[in-house]
Amino acid sequence: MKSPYAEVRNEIAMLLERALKDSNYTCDVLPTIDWSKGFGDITSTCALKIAKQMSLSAVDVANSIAARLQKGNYIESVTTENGFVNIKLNRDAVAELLVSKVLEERDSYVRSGIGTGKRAISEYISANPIHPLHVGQARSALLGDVVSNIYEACGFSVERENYIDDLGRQAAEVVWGSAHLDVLGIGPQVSEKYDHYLGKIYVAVNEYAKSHDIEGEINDVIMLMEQPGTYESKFLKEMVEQFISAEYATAFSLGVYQDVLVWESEIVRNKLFEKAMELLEEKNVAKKVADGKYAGCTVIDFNDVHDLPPEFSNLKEDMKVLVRSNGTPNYVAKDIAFHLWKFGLLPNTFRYKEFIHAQPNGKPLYTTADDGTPMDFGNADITMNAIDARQSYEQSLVKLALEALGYRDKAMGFRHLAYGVVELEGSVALAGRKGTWLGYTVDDLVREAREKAMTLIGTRFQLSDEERERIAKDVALAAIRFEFLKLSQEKKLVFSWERALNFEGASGPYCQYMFARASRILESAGSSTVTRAAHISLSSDVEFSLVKLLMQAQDVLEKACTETKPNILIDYITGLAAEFAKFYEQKPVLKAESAQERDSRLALVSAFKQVMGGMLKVCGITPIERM
RNA sequence: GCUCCCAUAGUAUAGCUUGGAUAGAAUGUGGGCUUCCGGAGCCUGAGACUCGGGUUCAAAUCCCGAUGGGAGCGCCA
Repeated sequence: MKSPYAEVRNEIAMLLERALKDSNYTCDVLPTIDWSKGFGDITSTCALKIAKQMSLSAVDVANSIAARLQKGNYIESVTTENGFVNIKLNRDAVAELLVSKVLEERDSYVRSGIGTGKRAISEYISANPIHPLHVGQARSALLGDVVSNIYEACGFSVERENYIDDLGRQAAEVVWGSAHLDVLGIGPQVSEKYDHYLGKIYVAVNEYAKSHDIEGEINDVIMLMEQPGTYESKFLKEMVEQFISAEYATAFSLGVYQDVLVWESEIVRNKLFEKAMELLEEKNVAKKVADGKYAGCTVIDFNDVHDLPPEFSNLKEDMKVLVRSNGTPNYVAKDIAFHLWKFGLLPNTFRYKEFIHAQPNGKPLYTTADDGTPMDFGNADITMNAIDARQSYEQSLVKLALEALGYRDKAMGFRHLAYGVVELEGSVALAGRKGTWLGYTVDDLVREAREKAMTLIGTRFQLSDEERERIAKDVALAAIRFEFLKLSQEKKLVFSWERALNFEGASGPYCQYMFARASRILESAGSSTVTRAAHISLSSDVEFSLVKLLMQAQDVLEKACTETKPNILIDYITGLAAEFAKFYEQKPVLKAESAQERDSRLALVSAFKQVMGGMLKVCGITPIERM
């Protein structure tokens, strides 16, 4: 399961260590080894480190090492330059190593075992059930989805969760609005999607509230919808269920699938919050305040927490309320309870049933439900929340609670995948209330992308309408996913139609295109896969550059996993596609001069197809044979 | 007031954790490639590390200090 690059690197490290030993030098060589930009293939800076440590001349040390370095399986020659030890690889040997590994491991080549035996829960989307998903929420959906894919490819067992906030004030506003459609001037739902219809109501209620005082009425609705058996609670449940169905139609169009919906109302029904508070008070993390500003509330007092992280020092308040003086928990309290459950620190008393029998990926989507049956969810080693960076404070409070309770490991496994806000051009925030999302929903985005893809496919091939549409769907999605994921997640994303619908240059369709080209070359060669290449012979730099990239697939995947950064994969497939483009432009495969060159190149094309296909799938992009 | 995030070609970005040689793609722009496995492509030119100190043989990267932009610090969710 070791990548070819790791194998070559380890061998070089071993040989270097042996050479150092002969000269009585010591140095941790592995970190000094890296690809070289222009001096040979691989370089080591160990001589520079040793020279510094022992106050010697780096040039002398490097020369001494180079002179003693044995060749092993993969080294062709060694030179030195200003204290750098530069190694030229034996290209044919390295290429053979790569090709044999890829062809042997096939689909498991783009995999890793670093997470084997560990359980991770990822939470993403978690949108209020009040308006359709917009391009800002798409960032959570795609980030969460791809990080989950990456974890899965690295051997973790991953549970994908969507938190349904059905008891919030926003939901109440829509419930109120639904009962006052005439006042708002809204007709019954006709042909539009249900989430869009609710969104219209939500915006109208907020507009109406500017000139009318409906505060009291909304509060009444909140109260009523939390009481079982009321009209409001029944209406709410039906409304949210319908909303979720509409929301998932959208999620599926983004290629996003999940495993379980956790309803806030079920968290309340299962008294998770009460159990969490018991635990917090028992361990003296939370306490009830008798007097002062927070009289009657249960709070976390930051003064009581040992090793308080800096973000909690010098706040305006030195306490954080968990339970209001009227006895009701706030958002943070519920989130702490939810995460204690995720980590298996509270009993899994939820019952579950199928919400969607089969998502497009073939798997069911479950939901918490009082009339369901117990199932094995939760109990994670790692939790990952793809949530907006603006919620960093609340997220760090959850982590703080875990730490204060003494669950150090769990606190370490708590990860907030904070992403920067998505804005519209002109610094316009995507505000649910104000309806700035109108025209910027995921449904709009997907529709536009598909139309553009359809136009581009045109009449290029003899395709049935059905095939054409399927390809347009896949290409459109590739463009969208690529553009949302290529930006480092902590940065603010300014949404632009031009960028979101980019099909050229560094783009999803570009990567798909290179995959398609490779497929056609193999197809023309008579078989779609090359099973074995006895001896690889490479004549050029472009070929070896491609080999070097292909060697690193697993290392790249692992890096993307440990850093939870999908843009690392996007960068990689972009470079890989470009390198492959150069390769096939410069080196004829089918019309290669010799049979051996032809076979070697075919093997390389096959390896590329395997790696690119695997990487695209992890990114949630469909590799397509022709486009 | 305090905390966090961001700053790299015209635009939009990768690299920063772990310092290393010529800062890498894209887009736009100048020039070129279409009898050749698919031009959603390829080749080629010009173009960037916010500023000031410091550490180092070596700084986009580490440290200190400015500056500019964003977010957060609620008995809201």
